[in-house]
Amino acid sequence: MAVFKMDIPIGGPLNLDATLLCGQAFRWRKKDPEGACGDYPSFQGVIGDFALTLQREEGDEPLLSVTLENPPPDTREFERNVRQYLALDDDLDAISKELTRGDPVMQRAFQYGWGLRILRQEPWECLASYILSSNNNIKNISRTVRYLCRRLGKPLGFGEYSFPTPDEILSQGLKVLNESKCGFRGRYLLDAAEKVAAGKIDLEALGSVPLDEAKKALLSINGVGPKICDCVLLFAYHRMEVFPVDVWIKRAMSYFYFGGKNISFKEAREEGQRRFGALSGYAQEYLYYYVREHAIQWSAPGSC
DNA sequence: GACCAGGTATTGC
DNA sequence: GCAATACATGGT
Repeated sequence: MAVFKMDIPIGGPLNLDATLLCGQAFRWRKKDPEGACGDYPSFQGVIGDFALTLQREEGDEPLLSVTLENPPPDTREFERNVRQYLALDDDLDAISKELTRGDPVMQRAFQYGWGLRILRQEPWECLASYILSSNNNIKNISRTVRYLCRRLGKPLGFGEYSFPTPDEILSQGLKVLNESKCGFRGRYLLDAAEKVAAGKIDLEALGSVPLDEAKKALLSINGVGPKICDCVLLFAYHRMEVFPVDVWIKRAMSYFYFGGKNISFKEAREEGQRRFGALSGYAQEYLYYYVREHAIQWSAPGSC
């Protein structure tokens, strides 16, 4: 099959594996099994209205090789969108320097996950996906998201489908949601779709309002609490000052920064924001990636 | 069969 | 405020 291919200069560290599969987004898949021809692995997913594959390119200059089924109408704009989605404008060297200063835990986390970037995901998809994440696991979340896209979205090529809009979800009500096996979260997703479709929440506007106001709007959705709220603010709106705390981050904060003392979610969040300030988001995600990929004896207090 | 998974709503103090 | 509990579903 003929595909359209283009290269995008990266101009900084980029770890596609960590970035796309660390659990901040739920629709990326590694296409080739490891080690095929010694190439970098390629990842298939969706950015905006385009299904595409991403792959690091061998060579002197760091390049990202992108393929689509058809050329985009505006190549320049498409490239801009990809760079924006992958947050290639984030200065990881500066961020790392700031966060690792005098912090051996961050030093290890950044060494391990180096090149991980926090994406700028489409807000509705991010909100809906994280509503599905509560008391769930990444595999289940991904399966439900894939089902909903296939069932309600529009085909985008490469066998991928657009994420269903609030209206597309409302058109089928709870029926399809139940068939998606999302369990009790179906009615939460419905509430979110209703509020967005009715204009009670303007997801577009949340990108440029004060943080408190954005939080208030997101928290008004049934099924959205402090953790999901922070995840959406971080993974869709790139609000770096938030520090989403899930069970893993709570364990990690307790273990690394409280000598193993049992702490609350609130304490973990406050300590994270106190330590990491305006870069809390990156600290959180590198910490998450690090502890998820390491078998740590949580019961015994320790360093790293 | 109990327990867990990128939590939240509800209830009772 | 904070602790306890139910919640659908799939996997160990």
